[in-house]
Amino acid sequence: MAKDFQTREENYAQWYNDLVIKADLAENSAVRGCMVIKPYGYAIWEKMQSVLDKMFKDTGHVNAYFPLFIPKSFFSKEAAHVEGFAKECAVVTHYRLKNSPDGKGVVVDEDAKLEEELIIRPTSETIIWDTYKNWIQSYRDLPLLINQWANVVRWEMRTRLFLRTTEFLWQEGHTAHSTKEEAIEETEKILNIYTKFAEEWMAVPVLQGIKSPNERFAGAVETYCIEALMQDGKALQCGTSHFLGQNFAKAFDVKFLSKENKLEYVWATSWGVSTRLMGALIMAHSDDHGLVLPPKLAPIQVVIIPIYRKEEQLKQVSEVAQKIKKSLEEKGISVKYDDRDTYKPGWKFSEYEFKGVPVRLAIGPRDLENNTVEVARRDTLEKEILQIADIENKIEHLLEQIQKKLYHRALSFRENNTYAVDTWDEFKDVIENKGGFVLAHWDGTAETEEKIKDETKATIRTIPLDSKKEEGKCIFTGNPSKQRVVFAKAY
RNA sequence: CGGGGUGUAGCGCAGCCAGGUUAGCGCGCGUCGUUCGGGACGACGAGGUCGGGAGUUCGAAUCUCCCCACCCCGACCA
Repeated sequence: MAKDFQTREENYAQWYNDLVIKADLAENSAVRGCMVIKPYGYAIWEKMQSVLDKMFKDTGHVNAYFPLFIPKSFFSKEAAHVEGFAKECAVVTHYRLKNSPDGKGVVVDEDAKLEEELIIRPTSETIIWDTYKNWIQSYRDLPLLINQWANVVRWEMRTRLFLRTTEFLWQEGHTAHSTKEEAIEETEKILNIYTKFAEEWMAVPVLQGIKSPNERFAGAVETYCIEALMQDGKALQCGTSHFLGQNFAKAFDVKFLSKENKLEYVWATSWGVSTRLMGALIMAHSDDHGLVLPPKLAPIQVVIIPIYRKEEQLKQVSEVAQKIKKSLEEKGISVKYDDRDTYKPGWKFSEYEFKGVPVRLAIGPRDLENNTVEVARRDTLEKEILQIADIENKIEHLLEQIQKKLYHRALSFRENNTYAVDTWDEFKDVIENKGGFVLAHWDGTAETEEKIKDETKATIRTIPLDSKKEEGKCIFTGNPSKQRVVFAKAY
């Protein structure tokens, strides 16, 4: 194996790219920075979507859809927001093409210039708050709990499949509340949903915390985040939930009459996770043999491969395989029976291995004689022969085990790669030579964070919510600090 | 936008410096046969505006000039 894979050790970045391509998740498109998400990759995203969508709906949110285009003037209404996004906006300036005068193709028709340019949304706060203005008059209209599934465009200079693409898919929630407390509660509620999803479905342990001012969302009062550690020791931001205060309400003049008959600005939140989660999923669990998927998000949880020589044998094997498939499906397990005769068993073993299918069953003539089946699990690459009787319960249990195993493996990796350091030399050494999360004291100033970044490339990934208060001295300036924050190099 | 590099079959590459018949190799693809419990093997076969344009030359993938595209490194970022 691994004959056409770079290993993680050899070249982590290359390993990741090879994996995405070889596992048939996505590929680069003809458009620079934009990817084609292939059916197998999209199936994983669809699973993520359906789980998250249910979680949002269970907590009272509803879906809606807002336009792809945003008038340029909307953008300039919230100062910090424009500032943050201006440098990466795609702009529509014309609405028509015409035949080129030289007869070669088409050119932009200069006569079809838009009065006001349209921005392709990098995020939808502005168009949404401009709309909410008309929807909200009274405290009776609140809270407004809306989510949208959409594509957005951010003109990044360097892109990587799933981790950073010019266009990406995501969900963005935008809520409006009558009190500050309720909005903060919403922000935290969503953070907990994201955490639960990451840990219980993706099997990726995450740190919950808030962002330093430098890393805060443009236009937010506070940005909460979940942060995961990848196998190369770099951090990946997996989701953000923003408390927007009254910034957008003021910018778009969204007021409501309270019970006390007073006119007040609305309190807001916004929150999102994107196809970047695919990157986290891939990098958290996969190995040098290919993708490893947690059963709860695997499009195919169990694959059955027949071993046979003659047609007659295939017929007998198929009968047993179909029976097993059916009994597994009755348990809600997704099963693929791959009886294509255009590929050999060995080839199929490899294919499903690098596609990360959690469990593989092989059934051949020997099994027919003994009423057995060969069971191979992807996470540990272990194989065993099991009796067919009661196979559906055994497999169901095995899938649960794999899900847990992946989470705990990722968790212990994170624990083994988290370091508390108290001196600047130690800090530089760990960041440079080991990677991982580094817990260190920081004096709380943006200047210090900036200087640390310039010298080491490490940034504050998060200020953990659950960390103990602890007096200490900033590793860089020696100024007093009240708690440790999490530093790392990040994606 | 700076610095480096690459464009030759679906993919990965050789050929270019020292110009010369029908432009090669590996993988993949097609047909047939033998195979089938960890990426099978053999035989035959299909597949090319050599990134584009102009020039030098009897002759250009190869030399010259211009253009284009893409990749890597840096500044920006979910």
